[in-house]
Amino acid sequence: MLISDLIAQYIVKAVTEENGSALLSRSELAERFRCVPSQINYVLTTRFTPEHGYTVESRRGGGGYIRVSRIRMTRDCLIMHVVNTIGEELDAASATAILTNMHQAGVITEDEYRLLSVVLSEQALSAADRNLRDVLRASILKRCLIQLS
Amino acid sequence: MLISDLIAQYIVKAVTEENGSALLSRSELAERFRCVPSQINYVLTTRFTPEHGYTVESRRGGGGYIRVSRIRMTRDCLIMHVVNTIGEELDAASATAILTNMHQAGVITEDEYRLLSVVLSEQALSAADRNLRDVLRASILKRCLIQLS
DNA sequence: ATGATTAAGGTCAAAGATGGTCAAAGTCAG
DNA sequence: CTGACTTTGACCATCTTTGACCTTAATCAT
Repeated sequence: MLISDLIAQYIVKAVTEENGSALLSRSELAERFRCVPSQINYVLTTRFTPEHGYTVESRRGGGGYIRVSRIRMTRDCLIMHVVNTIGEELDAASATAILTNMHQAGVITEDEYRLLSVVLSEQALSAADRNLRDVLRASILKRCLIQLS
Repeated sequence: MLISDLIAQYIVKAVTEENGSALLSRSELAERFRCVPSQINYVLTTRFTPEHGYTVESRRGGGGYIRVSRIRMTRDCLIMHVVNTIGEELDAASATAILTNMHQAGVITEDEYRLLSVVLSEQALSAADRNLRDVLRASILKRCLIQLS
């Protein structure tokens, strides 16, 4: 298990236990996991993005803090939010994050999740060039989501 | 026995023992079989495709891994998966692999298997140019599968 | 008040750890 | 011999970990 995953796991647990929003200290986390403080930033920027369903706020200086919150919205609101978030291009990793998040939020069913995962996979779109794939992914997913809402 | 076959055999065994999904390390496999790492990729791309009934996910970087999973789905889901996997062209070997897999999975009957094998064979399509044959094979099989589901 | 000090958190690039790609060379059946 | 499949290796891409250096906020001494 990677240290980043352990840290992420800890944060998820904290957010869950704190009812959707945890107040954390970067230096304390770093000490607890015996890593450099910047690793906490790494974990936050790679695993707690809006695409993953989280927001992060922080303040520096004395009494500084990091607050990680889970985004929660109604189905249609989340769908439209996601649609608006998707730009003209969407890479495979982002698509996976979005689908996972929507599935966990109960916005799409298991079947919809699996089917869309396939449709948006690199393999399914491999007939197109890399750049075109991202464009296709964006338009396909947007259309599907609008259809769903 | 080819090295690639030994590796494939090892992976199949691992997937089976791990209940349908094995977590592997490319470098470790390469070391175990005393081959270059890229040979592992060769084995995966030639013997663990969706057509063969497997999916492969991987991640690079520290803590990277390769996960090989056997696809197990309901009839319709498997059919749609196959349909989505088929591109604009489909060569005879792939078609055979698909048909064999679907037959073994009980998705198509013995009769359907035999009939489709004939229809999609090089011979049956020999009236068309080589390239066109692959395109035909893809469109024919896709339409048949959609019909079936 | 205000400048210095202290206490957070942020950025970024380098180093490390894996896996991926592609084309050349080798092998083997027909 | 030829075409298809296999084996290799050089070079590439991506993810993680670490550390030097930067920014911001609160507090303290004068």
